[in-house]
Amino acid sequence: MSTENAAAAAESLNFLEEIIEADLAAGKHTSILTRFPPEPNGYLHIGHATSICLNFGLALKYGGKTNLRFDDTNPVTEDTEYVESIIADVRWLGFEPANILYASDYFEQLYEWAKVLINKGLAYVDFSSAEEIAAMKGTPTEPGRNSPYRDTAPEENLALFEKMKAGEFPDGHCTLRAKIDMASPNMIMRDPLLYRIKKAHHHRTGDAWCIYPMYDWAHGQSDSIEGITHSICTMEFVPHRELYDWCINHLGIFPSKQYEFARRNLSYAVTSKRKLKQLVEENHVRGWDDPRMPTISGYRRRGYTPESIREFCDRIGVGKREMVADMSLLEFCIREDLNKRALRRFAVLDPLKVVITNYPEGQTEWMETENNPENPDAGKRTLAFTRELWIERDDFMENPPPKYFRLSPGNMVRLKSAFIIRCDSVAKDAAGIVTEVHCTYIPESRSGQDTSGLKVQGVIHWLSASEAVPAEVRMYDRLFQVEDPASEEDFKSTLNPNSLRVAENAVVEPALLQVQPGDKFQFTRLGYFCVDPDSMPGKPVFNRTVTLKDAWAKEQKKG
RNA sequence: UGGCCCGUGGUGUAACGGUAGCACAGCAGAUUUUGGUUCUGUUUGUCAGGGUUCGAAUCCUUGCGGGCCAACCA
Repeated sequence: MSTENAAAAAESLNFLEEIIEADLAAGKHTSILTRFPPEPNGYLHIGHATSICLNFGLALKYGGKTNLRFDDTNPVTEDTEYVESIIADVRWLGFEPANILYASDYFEQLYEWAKVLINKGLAYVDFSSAEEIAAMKGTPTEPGRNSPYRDTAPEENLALFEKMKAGEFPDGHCTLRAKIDMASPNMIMRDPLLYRIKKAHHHRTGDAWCIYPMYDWAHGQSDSIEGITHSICTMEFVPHRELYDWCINHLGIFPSKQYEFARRNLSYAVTSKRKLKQLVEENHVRGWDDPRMPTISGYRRRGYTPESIREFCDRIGVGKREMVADMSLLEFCIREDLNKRALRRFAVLDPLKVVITNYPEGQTEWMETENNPENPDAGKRTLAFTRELWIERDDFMENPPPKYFRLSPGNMVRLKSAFIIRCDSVAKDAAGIVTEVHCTYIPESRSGQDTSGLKVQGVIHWLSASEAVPAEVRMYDRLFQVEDPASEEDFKSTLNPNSLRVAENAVVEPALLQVQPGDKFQFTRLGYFCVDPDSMPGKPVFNRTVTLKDAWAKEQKKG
C-alpha cells in the first residue's frame, strides 16, 4: 500500500464529510455554514450534544461557521429560561456560535413569502377544523381529499390571510395551507399547514403576532435566509425534505440543502424531552441538572468534562441507522480524560478504624505521595501518619475469600505511600460488627526507604483519624436498570432504586476543604469525583463522576 | 394492505467490486506502592435466498427484520 493510500485509509470520511468535500471540490460552495437549531422548550441532553458536535465539528473541520438558531415558532411551549441554558451549554461544550439567531427574527419575511405563495396560487386559507383536516388527510394507504376551501381565489386568500394576521379570527378558526397534492404518497406533502392562529405571548416578539409559522414553513426558509449550506437534522425529517425543497424552489431563494443522520441514543438512559421532563416533575431526580440526568447540565454537575463528551461524540461516529451507543464508551472517555488531569486525593467513604498498636501515641510523621502518577509535573503532597487511622471498610475482611489481597487477620498490606501493617486482632461491638482493627506496623517498610524485604500484594489508601475531615460523598449509578428504558411499557418502572447512595460519614484529606464547585479529583482506588455546588464551608460535597475500573469487583461477581 | 430510510462481532464504526479492519465491552496474560494506568494476546460479524462478476459487505432482485410518516409539535 502506498503512503498516500495509507493516509487515505487512516482518514476515512463519514457520509456528511463526503458530501461536504464533494460540494467544496465541485465549487458548489466556497465555504460551509451549518446551524444548530434547538427549540427553546427544554434542556439540552446528550443527544443534542452529538448534534452540536456534528454541526460545529464539521464547520471547524472545513473552515466554515455555525449559527445557533432557536426554532422558536411555538410560543406556548418556549421560554427564555431555556434559551439561556442552551447558550450556556453550547459554550460549555466548547463551541462559539458565529451568530445567535432566532426563527422569530424572520417572522416578517416569512409572512411576506407566504403572500408570495398565495399570489402564485400555491397556498390557501382553510376554515376546516383540525378534525376535518385530519379526516381529509387520508392515511398512509389511502389518498386524502381536497379541502372545500382549496380553490379560493388568490385575491380572496390574501385578504383572508391578512385578516388572520390582524387577529380577526379566534385561535384555530382557520389555517394557511400550501396547495400541493392531497394524493401524495408522502403525507407531509398533502397540503401541509403553514400558519396557525395562536393568540399567545411569544418570549421574544411579545404580542406582535397572533399567527405563527409551522416548522416546515419556518425552518428551510430560515436556513436559506442565513445562507446555511448544509442543514443537518435527524432521520425523522427525511419526509420533510421534499417540502423543504418545495418551499425554497417556489420562493426562488438560496437553496440550502437538508441532510439527515440517525439519532444517537445512549444505553441505560432516556433522551426524550418529554420523559426527562417527567423525571424532573415527578421528583425522580432533583432537577434538570441532577448528576444522574443525561442532560448537558447533568453531566457538567456530575463531573464530566466537555472534552470527554466531545470525544464520545467523535468516537460513536455518525450514520443513517438507528443506534444505541454504549454507556461504557462514555465512561471510558471520561476516565481517559480525568486519568491524565485529575489530582489524586485520599478519601475514605466508609471508614473503619485502624489502631497501630506499636506506633507511639501523639506522634505524627509526614508521608510524601504523588499528586498524579501520570503527570510528574503535578508534584507531590504530604499526608499525616498517626497511631489511629481510617481505612475503607471494604479493605478489611475477617474471613477473606481466595485472592483477597487486602487486610485480614494475620495478613499484611501496604498503606499506600506509608508503611506495611499486619493485622493482629479485631474489636467488635455487641452485634458482632468489627469496630476496630488492631495492627502493628513495620518501621523499616516506609515507602521509598523500605529495607524490610517484605512483599505484599495489597496496597490500600488510608487517612489519619486525627487529621481527616468529614465530607459528604454522593455515589451515582446508572439511572435505569435496563439498557433501553424507552422501550418498556413504563420506563419509570425500570428506574434504579440505588442510582444515588450517599456516604454520610466519609472523610477526606484536609486539603479538600479548600475546593470550588466543579473541581475534579481522583479519590485513589475509588474513582473520579467532582465538587458539588451544594458544598458548604467546612463540609464539602463530592459527586462521584465514575468509578475506576474494578477488577476485584469483577472477580467477586464470578463467584 | 402505501411511501420513505436502514440492516457489518455484544455495542458503535470502517472497508466505495479485490486480505472484513478499528474502538469500546469481554476474556487471558505481563507490569504496577491505585485490583487504576500502561503493554501483549485473544473470542465473537457482513440478515436470508437468488442473480451479475474471474471476484460481492459493496451492484441488481426477492424475502425477512427494524425505524419513520396520518400534531393547528419541532
